[in-house]
Amino acid sequence: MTLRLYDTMAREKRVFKPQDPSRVTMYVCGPTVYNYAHIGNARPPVVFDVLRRLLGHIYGEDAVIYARNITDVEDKIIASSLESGEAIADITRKYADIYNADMASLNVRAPDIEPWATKHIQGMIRIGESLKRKGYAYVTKDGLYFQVDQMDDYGKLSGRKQEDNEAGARVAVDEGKRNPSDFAIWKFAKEGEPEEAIWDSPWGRGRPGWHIECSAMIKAELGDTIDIHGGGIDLTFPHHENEIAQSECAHGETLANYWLHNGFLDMEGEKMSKSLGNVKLVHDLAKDWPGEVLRYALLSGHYRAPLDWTRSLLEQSKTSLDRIYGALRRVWGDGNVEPDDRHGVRAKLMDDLNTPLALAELHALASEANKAADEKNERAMETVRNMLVDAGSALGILSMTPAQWEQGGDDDDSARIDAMVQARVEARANKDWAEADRIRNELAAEGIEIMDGGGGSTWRRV
RNA sequence: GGCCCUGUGGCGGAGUGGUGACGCAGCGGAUUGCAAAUCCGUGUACCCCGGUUCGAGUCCGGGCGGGGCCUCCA
Repeated sequence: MTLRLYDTMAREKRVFKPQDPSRVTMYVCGPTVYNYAHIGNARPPVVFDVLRRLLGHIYGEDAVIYARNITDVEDKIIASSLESGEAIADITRKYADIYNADMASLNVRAPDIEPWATKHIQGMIRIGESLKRKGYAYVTKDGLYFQVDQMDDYGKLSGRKQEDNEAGARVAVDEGKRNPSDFAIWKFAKEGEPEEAIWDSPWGRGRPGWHIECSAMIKAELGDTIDIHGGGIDLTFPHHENEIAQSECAHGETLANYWLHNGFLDMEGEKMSKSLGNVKLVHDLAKDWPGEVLRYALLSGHYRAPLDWTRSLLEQSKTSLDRIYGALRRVWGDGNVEPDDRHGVRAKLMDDLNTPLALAELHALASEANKAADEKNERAMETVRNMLVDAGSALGILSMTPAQWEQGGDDDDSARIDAMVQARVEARANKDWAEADRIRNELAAEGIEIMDGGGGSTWRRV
């Protein structure tokens, strides 16, 4: 079974071959930490978390090194600090913590390495010096710039030629640049900017440009050439194009062998934007929906396709998970799970992370589980339970026990409900249907659904 | 203006050229004290027009519709 990934550079699916199977490297562009993450921001971490899990399964957990950075120096962070008076380090620490907590609520495992941009300033300066020495960079009154026409294959990732960019694009206002497409490697500090965001460099005091941080962190943490580089589709140009330009011109090596990009989220059919007021924060969504519902919704479409984020999508995702957890409950037994990978979920993921097909496989397992339970086939129940849990872990769902999923919440309240359900079981045994129905109705009124089965009754919050 | 992606049943969403996944919703049946849950069954879906082919949702061309990027937005 081979892993195939769609490579943006090649514009086709390619069989994945790491440079070194004992050290598989992946880098994904992480957040700029100055506010809460919205659900669109969560798509890359979730998608690449699935890939990280898959790579770990194929090559061994310890053989994969996944880095996701924190951008903690940037214009908007500086603006936020100047406005609130809060120290930059405090702002970035706070929002990085919130980001990681939000991602954890979506069952996103922490990356193996989380480099912070400001810890890599010297590495950025070294790349800048190298580029300047080799004639790829020049100094203006505003900073150090990369000269794109010095690089023969600039634009190879996004497939755009320089002429194309200039045709109808907004014109860059910086007259100091030799070409409008030239971009900043280092920006000189301006009057009034906080000392916290200023470093010395051979060219003058200032701070790094956006693209250089990833070049430096990849070099320092993972090496000259990494296996996989990922991020949102919007980063293809200019961000990743410029990373390639800097890294490859400075080091003379290919930056990444596979480029993966996820598609955007729409909100109820519209573009998500502040002006439309339809930005949904993970932090807020998590108050109304279990994290696994949000994750299921994100994985319900293929990662490269646009995904329309709607209320209906969330409701359907919730119902689907209810069905799967319900099946898991019926085969749960004593809950001693021995992960069993004899299922089809990973095979579907091997084809460019086809999560919709993988979820279809999961539903097939749920059907098997229900059938095994109907037939009271103990061996089949045990096997399918082990497969369900393993399949879920491949996708980062089914991380709870069925009881936690269906009855999670206030323990005292659960005890009260258990008692009522037990009372109803006794009423039914006495054929006191009026009392049995009364209890069921009372529980239904507070959102508790009772499920009667051969072996007794159970309940869940709906 | 340039580059790129996309258009499948009521909804979401797969699909290697050959009797159209899967889930949600609906309908029928089984089961149930009645329900729920579950199981079984069930759907005149592939934007339009040409072309290639024995055969196209699947390839090619042209339309129409939607979306993204074109300097710091996942």
